[in-house]
Formats: sequence, C-alpha cells, structure tokens
Amino acid sequence: MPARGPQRLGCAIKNRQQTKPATIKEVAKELGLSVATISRALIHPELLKNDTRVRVLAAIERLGYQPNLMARDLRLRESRLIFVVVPSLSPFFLEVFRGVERAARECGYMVLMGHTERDPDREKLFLDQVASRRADGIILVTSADACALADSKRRIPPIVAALETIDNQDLPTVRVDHNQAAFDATNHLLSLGHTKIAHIGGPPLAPMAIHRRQGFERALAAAGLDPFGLPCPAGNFTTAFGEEGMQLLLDHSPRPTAVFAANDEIAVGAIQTIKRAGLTVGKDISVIGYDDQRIASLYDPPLTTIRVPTEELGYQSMLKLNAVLKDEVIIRDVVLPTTLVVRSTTGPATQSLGSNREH
Amino acid sequence: MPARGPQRLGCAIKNRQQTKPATIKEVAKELGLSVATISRALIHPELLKNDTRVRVLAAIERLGYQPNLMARDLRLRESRLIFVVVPSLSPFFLEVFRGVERAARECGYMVLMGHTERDPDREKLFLDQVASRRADGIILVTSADACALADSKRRIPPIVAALETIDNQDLPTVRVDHNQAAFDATNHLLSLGHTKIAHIGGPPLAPMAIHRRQGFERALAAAGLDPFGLPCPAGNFTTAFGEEGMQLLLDHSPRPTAVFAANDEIAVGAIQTIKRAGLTVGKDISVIGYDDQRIASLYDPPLTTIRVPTEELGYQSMLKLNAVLKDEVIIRDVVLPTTLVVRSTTGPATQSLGSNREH
DNA sequence: TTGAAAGCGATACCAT
DNA sequence: ATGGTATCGCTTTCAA
Repeated sequence: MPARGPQRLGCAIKNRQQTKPATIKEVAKELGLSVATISRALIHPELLKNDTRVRVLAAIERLGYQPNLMARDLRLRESRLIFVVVPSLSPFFLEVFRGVERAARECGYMVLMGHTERDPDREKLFLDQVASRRADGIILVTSADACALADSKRRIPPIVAALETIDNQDLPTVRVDHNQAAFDATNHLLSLGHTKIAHIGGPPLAPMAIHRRQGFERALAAAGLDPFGLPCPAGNFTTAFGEEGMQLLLDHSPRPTAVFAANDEIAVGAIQTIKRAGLTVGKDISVIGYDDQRIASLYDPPLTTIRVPTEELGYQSMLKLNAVLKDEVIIRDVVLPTTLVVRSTTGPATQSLGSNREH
Repeated sequence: MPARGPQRLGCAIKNRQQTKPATIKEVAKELGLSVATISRALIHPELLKNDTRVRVLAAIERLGYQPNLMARDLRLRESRLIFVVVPSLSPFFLEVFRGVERAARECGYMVLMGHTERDPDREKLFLDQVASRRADGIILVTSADACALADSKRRIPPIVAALETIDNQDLPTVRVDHNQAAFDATNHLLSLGHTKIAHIGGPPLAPMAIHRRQGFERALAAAGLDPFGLPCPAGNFTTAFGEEGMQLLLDHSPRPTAVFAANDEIAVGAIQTIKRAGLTVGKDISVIGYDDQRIASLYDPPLTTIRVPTEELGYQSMLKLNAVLKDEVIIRDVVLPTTLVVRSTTGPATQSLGSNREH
C-alpha cells in the first residue's frame, strides 16, 4: 500500500463531526405546532392552511429536516427496497440489474443486489432478508433451490423469477424460451449446411443450461441427425471452460465443423482455442454463442449469437414485482423474444476440412 | 410479448397468500414470557437460564419468527446498509462493487448500488438518502460534485471516496495515482522509441480523466517532447468515442505512431478504427489502454494496458467506511498501486510508417 | 434470571 | 385546519 502519490500523504486522524439530524419533533417545537402538522406538510400538503404550509416548509428547509425513513418504514410496514438475486456478478447480470434498477426508480424502489454463486444457503439467506422485512420483495435471476422456497414454515415472499422458471413453484415469471432459442441457433448452423455440430454446454445442473441443451438436441433430431455423435462437454459459463471444451472437440475425430456454445463466454473461449490451433473461425469451424453480451460485437471476428433482451427482462421483472406488491392482477408467465444475430463466426460448411489429421 | 413457450401459458390471476410473519410479542405470549426475554435469547443468549433459552429458541423456530429489521434498525439507529455510488453501470464499476460487497458481507452490511450518470442532482439524491437514514454511509466511486457536499445545512454523512479524490473535500479516500499511472503508460510508449504519441482522453470534466491527461503530458515533457504536437480528443469512456477520436488522429498529418487511450473502452474503439483503416495494431500503430478490464486480455490482439486493482479498491473502501462508522482511527488517504501490463498492442516504433499518404 | 416500560421517529385516526 | 395520541416491533435500562 505505497503512498507514492504527489497529493497529501495519509495521516491518521479521528473523524465524524456528528451533528445529528433534526427530527420531526424539533421542527414542531420550533413552530409551536404539533408533529402531525409537520408530517402532513410533507404527505398531504393540501390539508394545511396555505399560510402554515409555507411556514412549515420553510422551517423544514431551515433546519435541514429529512424524515427518518426507518421510522416511516416501520410505521408503513414497507421498506421500499427490493432484492435482485443473481448467481454471479457478471456483465450479463449487470444488464439485467440495469433494467431492474430503471423500473425500480420509476416505481419508487431502491435495489439491493445479492449474488449466490449458486449456493442454496445463500439463496435462502436472501429470502430470509425479505422475511425479516429488510426488503419488500425479491427478483430471482437464478435457479433458486426449490427447497429454499418449499420450506413450509416460511411464508413465500413477494417474488418474481426472471430469465428462467423455477422448478414447479409456479412463480410469477419473466423469461425467455431458452429451448426455442437454442433450437433456432442450431437451425442456423444446420441451414448453413453443417452436419457435424457439437454443443459446449453450461453447468449441468443449471435449468437454463439444460433447456439450451434440449433445444440443441431437438433441432438435430428434427434434422434427422444423431445429437450424440460428438462429445458434449458441460461446465461453467466461462471462457476458461470454453477453451477446455473446444480442445476436447478438436481432439475428437471426426472433428465438428460447427459448435453451439451455451453462452458467449464459452464461445469466446472456444474461439481462442480454435485460433490457437491455427484454424479459422467462420471458415474451418463455425461458432455460435448465446446472450449477445457486449463482447460479442466487439470481438474479432464479431460473434454470431442469440440476443437475449437482458435489460428488458430486468425491467419487466421489476414492473411485475411492483404489481405483485400492489396486489394487482398479473400475467403469471411472460416470455420475451430472443433474436438470432448473425455476424462473422458462422459460415457455410466446407467439405474439405471435416476431419483432422491426427487420427 | 409472445408466449410461444411450450410451458404453461400466461393466465391472469390474483396473488399473495399473505400470512403475516410472527412478531416478538406472539412468541412471548406463546411461552408466557416477556418480550424482553425473547429479544435477549437472540441478542444476549448468555443472560438467559439454560432451560428458558432452549424453550425460547424452540418456539422461535416453531413459529418461524424472524425479527423485524425495520423495528430493530429504528431502535438501534442504524440500517446496516451502505450505498455505493458509481457514475455508470459498467463492468469496470461492477468489479469495484464486487469488492465492496465482499467487505460489506464481512462487516455485516448490505449494499445498495446507485449510479449517477454524472448528474450532480442524482449525486445529491444519494447523499440525501443517507441523511434520511436509508443507509449508514456511502462510498463515492464518482467525481461527486463538490457543491453537493458543501451544502452547509446538510451534515456530511459517513463517506469514503474510492478511485479518485474529491475536490478539496479532504474525505477519507482509497484511490490509485492516475497521474503516475498515465506517466508510466506514456513512458512505456516512449521506451519503445515512439515520439509521435497521442492521447485520447476521457470526459474533460472528470478528475480521473484530467489526472491521466496530466500524467501523459508530464511524461512527454520529461522526454523533451511537445505534448501538444498532436490533436488531443476528449470524450466519453466508450468504444464509440474511441473510434471517433482515433479517426481524428488518423486524419492528422503526421499521424501518431502510438496512442495512449484514457481507458480500455476507448482503446478498443481506437483499435477498431485502426483495423478498419487497414493498419496493424502493435506494428503500424501502438495502443495502450487503462483499467485492464476483462476485455483487455480477451481482445484480439490482447491489449497492453494499466491494471487498476478495482476489486481491491472496493474492498478497501468498504473496510475504511466500516472504520469510519465505528469511529475508529483511519489512514485518510490510501493509494493502491497500478501495474503496467504489456500484451500485444504495443510494439517498437518503426521509421517507415510515420506519416500517411493522404497529405 | 426475568419483567415492565420507555423510547426510537414517524403516520394516521379521532377529536375539536 | 390542527392537535393529541396510539401504534409499528424491537432493544434496553431499571427494578424486582
């Protein structure tokens, strides 16, 4: 921790000139009014005589009074806070968060973000937080452990599942159809003439990864191809695993001419491996990703992928949670559309390069 | 909003089986004890007779009682919440957030994230939130408007500045030395033999961008070069601006042989433009970025850049805020080291390509 | 070792 | 139009 900066050098000192904030009582005393009147000036100004309203507002300004939200929240039995719980702090979930936050602002909520790293205990922790009234509701962008929710003695909190349904819980949901999107992605490869198509999958237990794999297999089967003709690696949604999975595929004979990666991270990793092997992406081997993260369009070559409306997903989820909290009638299951985005990592199948030399 | 999914189709229904949670009073009644005892069972279990403690804990479990945090917080005058305020929701700040969150967890806090889009009003809004006791403190990863803080009638909240000092406010700070890091970056280019070095800067008003520019100019001046020999575009920390700024530089004669971009986003944009012009990065033109975001190592070619310890910055900031909140003695200004990471976008200056044909 | 009660700082009901 | 006061659910003296 070197302090080589040219500016002021660190010096140990004490802190905090604690002038504590004015309370409603102090404002009331200042004006010889009751606390009720002060409260009303803020909440129902129309109930006050014009003159007093002005006086109260002036005093509030003068004393720098700001209502204590803890007290207000306790009284009103709401925190105006909601949780969004994601599996990990990745740019992908940041997009979802952005949408949630935007809607939350419109609805008068603030957002706490929690990440679980897919640990069921951590999921439970966040549910407990709303049981403890730290927040009014929760948006789960994660494959919540059904058990955590099923815990009978715990009241089910106001909750919305985003991105993915949650096992047999029949929760309000805003999601995409991963199965269908994977089907579309695979068909894109098929339509390019590829027949030796492999899949590098996500975490074997993540529902989202499972549905993508199913869509992949469904498309191959529909085309009369054997979905199990090639190795089918499955692992984390990371570039590291993408590299590893692709290596496995390259070592296999016959080598695939096209790969559907379960997300963009994996796709990028796969491409790194392909490049390293001296092969050309989009020519020797086609790769399609999933998510359309920012890196997809910036990458070289730009990545063909499935666009997921991440921000919209977050936005809609929060609107729905708001509706749930207001006890409004909602559409329980909303499915947002995905789009195939064709860029440069996929191209027509070529006959010449279907197999590799080593075998 | 098509619902083409194979699963359950959306159907409008009502919600919320509102079983409201048990209160401390109910637990007390259940056992014929006073609420004080229940409270103590959770907070100071050692004060209870062994037998009653067991009975109370059992009842708490049985009733699924969870203390209402709004009530507890009001009583204790703390929310155990802190704010981290960033200029924008980018992957860069997500890293900082990750560090904050980790430390917060260790210290028993939860984190609210706010973004200002560099709007002083929004900065003030978050300061007001802690004045309203929505949160106990605030970490500013943003060039807070000095005015917002200076507002005299508003008590200065417990606050830590991260990444960058804030104008003449003398706040507790955890930062890096942008000036020095920019100096190092420029020297790297200089040591490669470059003499026509340009800078594509960040937002002209962002202190962080200003300090980087100053470091750049200082290095050139120290090498006896004219820092103002080339255009010096300045704009947002985005790839879009990087592309634009680089175009400006390419249109200039003589064209620079090396560019120091104010951050990785700008660097990536610049490289896109360079590629599009048919030039080779690291050969015809060298580019160095700043931040070492994830994309830097994934990019093709991998980006030479300045590594900023983002997560550590967040982590240390939260630890410091915690110390401030506990009224402990702190080192006011901590500077974390940056590192030059040499990858493939910088290379030796070549004589041959110093100027472009169009002029 | 336990209980009674004050109080945290608001809001809103019921009076006047 | 304004005031008095119960209340939200908890923690913590102070007494017993």
